[in-house]
Amino acid sequence: MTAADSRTTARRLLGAHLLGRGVSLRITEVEAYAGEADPGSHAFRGKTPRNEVMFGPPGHLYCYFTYGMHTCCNYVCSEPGEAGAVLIRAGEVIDGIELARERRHTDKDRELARGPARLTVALGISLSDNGTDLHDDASPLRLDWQDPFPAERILSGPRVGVSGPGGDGERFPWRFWIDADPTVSPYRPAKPRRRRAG
DNA sequence: AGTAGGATTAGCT
DNA sequence: GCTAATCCTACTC
Repeated sequence: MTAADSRTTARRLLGAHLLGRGVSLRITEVEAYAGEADPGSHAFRGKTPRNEVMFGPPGHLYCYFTYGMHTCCNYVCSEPGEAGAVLIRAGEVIDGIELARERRHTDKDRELARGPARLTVALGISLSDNGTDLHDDASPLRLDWQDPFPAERILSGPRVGVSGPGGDGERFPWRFWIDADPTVSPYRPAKPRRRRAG
């Protein structure tokens, strides 16, 4: 697949299969992030060591660490230098469900990959997978495109957990999910935390 | 060198 | 509904 606008790619990723280390899932929820023009994007303030992969070639995995304990992953989809990416937020496990249960320490199958950090745990993805080429047969993680989802089965809305102007659902309704799919994560607006008293 | 805050989750009320 | 957990990243001197 060639590079495309991150919103186009986000819609196209719904229903695609992500294969990783004995577990396969069908993507049900994503969020588009543009480059330096998008205040919600990690690339908004330009290239840094963390977001370097976003500026590279499409089809690679951008992994980042957040909240002191979680890893999330993106599909890079822009031409080199543009830094477009799609956050993979949720999926339905379709193969290797026993292994996914072990990794997630739960038998609630709907929750195995319901949320971006849960999804990376289910697939065995960690920060060291940053930069992986998802279209190289030799990679431990791969993306298999499926037929595009019909537009009427795709819903959109504000991005989850994005604070500041980038979280404005009027300007950036760039979260996309499959209508009525039980593995789509619940919406939660960004809420700034108070600093611990000390 | 210090510090504020985060593309979240699990657990409790 | 609310909040602690926990450390990396980037911003500000």
